[in-house]
Amino acid sequence: MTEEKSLNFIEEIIEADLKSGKYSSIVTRFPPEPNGYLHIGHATSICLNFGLTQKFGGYTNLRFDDTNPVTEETEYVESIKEDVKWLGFEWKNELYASDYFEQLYGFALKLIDKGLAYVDDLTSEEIAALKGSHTEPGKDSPFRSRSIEENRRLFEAMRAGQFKDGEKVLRAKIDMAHPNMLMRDPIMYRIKHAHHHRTGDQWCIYPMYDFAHGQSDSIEEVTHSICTLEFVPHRELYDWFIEKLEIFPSHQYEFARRNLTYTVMSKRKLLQLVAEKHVDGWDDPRMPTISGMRRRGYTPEAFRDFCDRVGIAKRENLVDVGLLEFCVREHLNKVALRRMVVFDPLKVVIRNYEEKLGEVEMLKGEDNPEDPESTVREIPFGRELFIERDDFMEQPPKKFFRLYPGGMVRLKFAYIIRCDEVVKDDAGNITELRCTYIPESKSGEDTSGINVKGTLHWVSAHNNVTAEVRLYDRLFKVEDPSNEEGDFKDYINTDSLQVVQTVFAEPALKTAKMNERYQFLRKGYFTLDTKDTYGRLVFNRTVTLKDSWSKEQKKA
RNA sequence: UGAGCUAUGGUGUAACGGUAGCACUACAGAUUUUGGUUCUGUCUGUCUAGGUUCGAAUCCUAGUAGCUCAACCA
Repeated sequence: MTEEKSLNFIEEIIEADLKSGKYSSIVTRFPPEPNGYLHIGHATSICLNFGLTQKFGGYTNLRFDDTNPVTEETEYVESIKEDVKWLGFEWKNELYASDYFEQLYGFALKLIDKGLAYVDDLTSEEIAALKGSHTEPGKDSPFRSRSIEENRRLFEAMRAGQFKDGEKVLRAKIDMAHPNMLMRDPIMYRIKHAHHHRTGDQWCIYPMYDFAHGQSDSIEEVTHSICTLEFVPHRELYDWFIEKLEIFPSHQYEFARRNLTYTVMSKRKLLQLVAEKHVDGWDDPRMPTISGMRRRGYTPEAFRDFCDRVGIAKRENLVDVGLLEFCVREHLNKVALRRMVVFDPLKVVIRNYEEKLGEVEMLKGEDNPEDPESTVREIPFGRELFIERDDFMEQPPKKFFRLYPGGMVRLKFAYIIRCDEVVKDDAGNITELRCTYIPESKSGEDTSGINVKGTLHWVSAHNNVTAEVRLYDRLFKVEDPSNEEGDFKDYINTDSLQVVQTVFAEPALKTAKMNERYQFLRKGYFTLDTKDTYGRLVFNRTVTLKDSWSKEQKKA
């Protein structure tokens, strides 16, 4: 028996529509405006729209809502396509609202002919003044009663470029006293003598969102048009245009956008972070953009799992970023290659270990203990090693499982060692540990009978490679920066990036690849940075490992 | 002080008039050559007040709280 997973409210609507025979299969679309980079909020929408047609049958289009030439660019189109593909989805058709400009123009003429649209000469300010308010009805424009013939002639003249920007607009003739402000004769077309990224200089009038989006859905015969909650009031207008135009009845459904703790999600705020150089660009690994998180090492599988677990609904929400981190750890744990890297080296000399001239003992370490068919790599051992400085304490607290004077630990994949002597410089800093190893304790063939509590990662002091490592923390110091007093930027975490210039890694990392994920043992998950790093090895930390020891310490 | 939307543990989401469940987090324990993983267990919830009903998270009424709406943006 398979467990029936309960459906979310949109899936329930679709299931009912399919069952009743309203539709035999469904069509959805992901409709970004190409004026910025996609972030994790968009990822939710992508997973939803594409996930729905995967689940119920049908297809999903990628449609760029490019009706405002002054903010939109081809560069964004490319990055959006890359991000959607990277998330693992395939669109049926790549479409543009600008493909429909001629049809949309025809729709406008149709409404004019029906006496449902008029050309208005008022300025932007005058229109706003006559619009009324939440508590007061609006007033009719003096141009509202122009004849159909005049409206037609004027609108054609608008298209022909006979007017300057802002001189005239086309408005729907609905009701200036409507309780829904969007129904108070909304603007359908405005004049913009601007170059469009696809249609060039072909047009100087451009449709507004409300006169483009629903109609585009309808042209594509989108059955379920899914958007976020702030568009709820637009639905009434969406339906009005479709009804008056007598075109395919697409339906709009709204869900609550996703918010994440310790970050911001609005395009405006993200743009500010980039423009004011609080981060290094849209793809800075601290950004909640898909490109940023990709660079940080997040995987498409983790994103999709996250969207699945969060689900969708209509109430306000603030999802704990810890859930995202859980998802990426869960995936990375299964696929990441284990490697040993020492960040802050402390030298260990094994006094009873004899090195033979020209010979290095190679130890075997499995690449991934989660994989029963794990491959194995070789790790050079030696008389002189590095361990992590904080894996040693002269005066260990209770429950400290690591190395201390007289104590024993296992070196992962290698031998058990005992610390005999601590060497210090004149200033009292520890410079070296002198140890002995237990030859019979070799990993995999241990006959020593000794049990130790701690296992440390290490690298050979002579056979290693160096690398740079970038450690990221949350971008903001508070859970919901947008909801705090004052400017959200006051809450930026200035310690969100820590660069460790030189770390010591086992030689296997010399051939690290872009598409591979690594777990640096006891340190976290890392991936190679995708930027040109001039021949250096630079790793980004995707996420730390869960750390119950530091938690234990905080309690003490 | 108009209209619309929403209200279930710390977080997110189920329960479709009939035992408030799942996941994350937190906590406790077991296993462990990663203080990771895995496994087991525990804590915490129906916004308020009325009503309908044998029975209400669910239906009704009235409150309360939060969000959205007056761009020639999308």
